[in-house]
Amino acid sequence: MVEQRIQLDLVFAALSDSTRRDILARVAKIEMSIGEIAEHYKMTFAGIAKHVKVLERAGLVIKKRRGKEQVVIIVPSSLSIASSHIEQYAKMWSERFNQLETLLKEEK
Amino acid sequence: MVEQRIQLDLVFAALSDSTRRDILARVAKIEMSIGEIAEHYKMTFAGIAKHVKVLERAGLVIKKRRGKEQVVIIVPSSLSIASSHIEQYAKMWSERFNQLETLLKEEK
DNA sequence: CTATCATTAAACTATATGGTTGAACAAAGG
DNA sequence: CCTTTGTTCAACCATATAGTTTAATGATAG
Repeated sequence: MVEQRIQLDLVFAALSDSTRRDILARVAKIEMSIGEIAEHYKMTFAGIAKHVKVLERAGLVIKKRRGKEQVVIIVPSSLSIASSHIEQYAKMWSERFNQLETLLKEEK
Repeated sequence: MVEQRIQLDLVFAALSDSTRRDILARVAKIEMSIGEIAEHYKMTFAGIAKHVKVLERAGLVIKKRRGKEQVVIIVPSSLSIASSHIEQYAKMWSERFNQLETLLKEEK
């Protein structure tokens, strides 16, 4: 329970950086080694490796050794937790939506 | 375009703290003043006010003055941006899902 | 075994964040 | 106007983060 809240912290924090979201989008399409990922950015290899580590700690990707390379692979489950969490807000706010509209009109 | 990416950074960063997610869940149900919100936490009033400001900067809530209180109200649109963004990953990974399953089995 | 390629780890700097306290500002009520 | 209540702002501290460079480890090819 508490663990899952921490996990969610890590997932959202990982997604809060556009470089990491970009990396995630890449490996969602094609699995890539860290070196291959790094080629697409101005940042140093070590910098990219750190970003990948953040994604890994959040459980968004895993690494699998293939020869001497380390291949980065996306993990669906953790992202779906984040997604469903956001949907919970969606439910709650939809109940309040009309109320909100009125208030925003008042503003003008 | 670039602005939206920055906005998304702010939205995910705002959601990466469990206190802020908790506040968001509260105001999604019932609009509350900052003081009312603060009553539910051990943190100081100013601490909560800062968290609310983070949510506000991300566009997740707005404040509306009601008498001498400042009422915090959730804003649907920004959250839906985040949600749809996550769904984009969902689409991409679903294409790769079978491929992934195989790899995870190999692991064992 | 050695040389090489891919990755990880460590040490460091700069900046951002979460939290505090205390002072200043704003609106309402006497 | 003065006081009270609710909020904001500024200064400060501790810790976390993003990035760098350099050294160390792992795996493969010869």
